[in-house]
Amino acid sequence: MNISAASKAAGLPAKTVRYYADIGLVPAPARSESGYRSYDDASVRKLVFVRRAREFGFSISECRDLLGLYEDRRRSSADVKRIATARLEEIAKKQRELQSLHDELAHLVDACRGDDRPDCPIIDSLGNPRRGPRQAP
Amino acid sequence: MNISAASKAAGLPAKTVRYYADIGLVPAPARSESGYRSYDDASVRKLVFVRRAREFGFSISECRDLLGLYEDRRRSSADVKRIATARLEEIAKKQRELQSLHDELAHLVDACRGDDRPDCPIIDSLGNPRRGPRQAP
DNA sequence: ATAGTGTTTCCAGTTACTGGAAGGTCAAGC
DNA sequence: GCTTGACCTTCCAGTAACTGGAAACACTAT
Repeated sequence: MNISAASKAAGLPAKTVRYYADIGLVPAPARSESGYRSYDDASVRKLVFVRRAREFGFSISECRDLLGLYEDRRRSSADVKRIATARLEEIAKKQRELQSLHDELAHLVDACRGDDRPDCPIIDSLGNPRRGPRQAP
Repeated sequence: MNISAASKAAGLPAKTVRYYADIGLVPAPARSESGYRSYDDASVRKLVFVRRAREFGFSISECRDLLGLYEDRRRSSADVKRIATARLEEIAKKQRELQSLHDELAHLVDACRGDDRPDCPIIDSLGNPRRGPRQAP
């Protein structure tokens, strides 16, 4: 399997597939006589694993760990759960941040007439800390 | 006002204050005889404006636009509202993505016993697309 | 033989900073 | 007058995770 077939099968751009081997996230594939990379099903499975972990928002470094656990048939599920739980907490935190951002900005957008006149609570709020987001305590 | 005073007043690291002038986001400040940057209240207000817009998640490029509108006393509030509304929609979209991510990962974490044994639905799901996030249709 | 597509390597750019080195400036204290 | 320490300058490099593009080689079909 050449790189474009593998990349299609894995759902990743060929550039990214090369990149993942360059940084050592996945093993460097075998080469044909002419130097073409050649992939088998096991490599593709690993690439899929990485793609899906990335879609879940795991960093490359976390993917490295997860891939290690994926490969290790003797690892405990607790190891995996610990990483996933940490990620879950990050997601929840990001959600809270986005929520307050959304509320504040929605409030400003609501308050803005959006007409031809220059008066604009959004601009005012950005320029005037006393009424903007993330107030100092 | 030297850079550290200005950066404290603006709530930004001095490095970032220099950076914003380097990329032309804010005008380059005047210099003292010895070459020190020297800031006045108007520059600080602009820096605060940028900091707050960045906290709202506006990109540097959007900050450029917003700063232009901030400076233009004849701009219509509609111009501002349009940019802010677009940003609001981005936030809402990101929220939806995070929500589905959170739900899927939480489900997996729930299903994982987190004990010494190797069976782990999280790893299984990453390795097996049929049960993971973002299913193909 | 040649056209077209696939593949290779390598370099550069993206976003928005941040860290650090090497060196110049300033105010205080002795 | 000199030293110390804080502050300032520029410039280079690095971060995360790719992505774009150039130049050159390989493969396939006609």
